[in-house]
Amino acid sequence: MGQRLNGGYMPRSYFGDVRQLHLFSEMTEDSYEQLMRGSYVQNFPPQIDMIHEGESSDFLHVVLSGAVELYASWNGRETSMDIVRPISTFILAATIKDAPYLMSARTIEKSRIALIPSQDVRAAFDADNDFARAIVTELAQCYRTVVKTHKDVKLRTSLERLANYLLRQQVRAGGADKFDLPFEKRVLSSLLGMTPENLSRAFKSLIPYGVVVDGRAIHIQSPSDLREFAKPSPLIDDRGSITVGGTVGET
Amino acid sequence: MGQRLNGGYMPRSYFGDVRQLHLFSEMTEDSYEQLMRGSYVQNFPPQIDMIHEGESSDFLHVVLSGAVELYASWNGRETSMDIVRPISTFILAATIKDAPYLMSARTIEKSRIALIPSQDVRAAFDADNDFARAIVTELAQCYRTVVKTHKDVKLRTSLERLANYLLRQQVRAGGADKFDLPFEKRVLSSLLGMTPENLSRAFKSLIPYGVVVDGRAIHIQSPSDLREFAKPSPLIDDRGSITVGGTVGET
DNA sequence: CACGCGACTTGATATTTGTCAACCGTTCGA
DNA sequence: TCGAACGGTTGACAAATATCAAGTCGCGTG
Repeated sequence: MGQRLNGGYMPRSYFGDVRQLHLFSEMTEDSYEQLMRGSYVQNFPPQIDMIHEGESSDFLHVVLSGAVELYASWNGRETSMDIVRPISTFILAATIKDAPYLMSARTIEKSRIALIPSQDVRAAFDADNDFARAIVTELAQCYRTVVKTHKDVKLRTSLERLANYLLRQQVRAGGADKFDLPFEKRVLSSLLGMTPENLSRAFKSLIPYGVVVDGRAIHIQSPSDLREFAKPSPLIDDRGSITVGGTVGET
Repeated sequence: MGQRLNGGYMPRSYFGDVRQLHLFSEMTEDSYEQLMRGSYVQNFPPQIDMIHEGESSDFLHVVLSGAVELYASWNGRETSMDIVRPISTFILAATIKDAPYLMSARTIEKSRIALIPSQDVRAAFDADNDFARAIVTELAQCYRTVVKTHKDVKLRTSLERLANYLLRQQVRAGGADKFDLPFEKRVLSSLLGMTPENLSRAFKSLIPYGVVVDGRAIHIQSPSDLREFAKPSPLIDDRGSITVGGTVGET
């Protein structure tokens, strides 16, 4: 699935957004300059494989626009691990540890990605104390998100995971009772750890709780009924919602 | 399950082992002294609840001896998330972020635990650059371990998880073809995301691959057969093996 | 416009996993 | 020493989930 793509160097001005990330905002101007010197921005069409698990981590990636699917494979099977949306980094841990990627990454939409050489990140980590501290915050955040995801999978049935996912999306949509799924249902099914067929049936099972689905359009007719069934917990479902400029909310 | 326990202050000399952890070995003598000033060591009998998910993180915990089970609950269900063995910290991410615990912790054996006030850890994090960097390494390690665990659950059946678990334990046992399970089977079943009944049957299903079980004693008669079935992958199964003094091996 | 492709759905069926109840064997304490 | 408690096992059954095959629908292209 997906193919590789080369080329696409962009002017330096495109890095503007990167500086707004908490990870980089605390850096000295010096080390930020140093870090961006070897970096570049690439535009990717949808469905392009950018990195593959097992490879060594040459670049820290920053999603500037679009969306990237992190996925993993084993023995001919494949599962979606996370969807990364702007503005966020991915594979930070592999970069810092200079260890192989544990996940593969592909675009699921047309995306603009900043690529920062891993060795430069590690150099900045050694040289800039504030940058090192920012990385701690970022990693702790990532760690807690994975733990929550893992709890989700181990403690809930697929139907419960879907119900809680919809409630989380509703929060993201500002509490509106109507919103669109942010990607294809087959991606969602893999993210939730189920088959597309199972997801399709799960949506039907949520009709009694006031969930109406039309294509990607979701209508939560009775949030209270859905919440009563889903029993969302802040210790599983409060995922850091991202706004430009940093992370918002407890995580 | 388990009860709370108070008291049990110990003399300072008991902290010796803590200094050997990579997390603390790089600290300045000053900040280490500062950090240990408010810390103490407690002895816990088995099956004692030490922390509960949702509580605020008052202490960073270090397992000096024994074993601690990290587990999570939701809606009346419970699952084992990880077993922490000496010498390792747990709930570092919650401590750093000053956020609620995502997991509960109980001893599964008689254990000696060092308790370091979270606010002191955060103060040391602010004051000591090398300590901040050590935390990065530790968190990146933890993050990658959870990702591997998550891949294990999403990509494998329970039988495959058991087979690979046994192979990992064999490595821990120095490659010996006979070793003991490090804890009760019901804990193992929860850790692997299955019921005790299912685990019992899974062991039987591995007989054709040369796995002989007698109580906690495991005999891998034909490692090659088991490996052929389990198909272990470094990107899932290479978990950092801990030795006194630091982490060993790629993770 | 018709065609084909891809995403999604639906039905039938199989596999995996969980639940419930009964039972075995060991341990530990009255 | 007896027996209750507990961990583990087993069997019968139920629920959750996956698989396979055949659709439907919408959309973009030749």
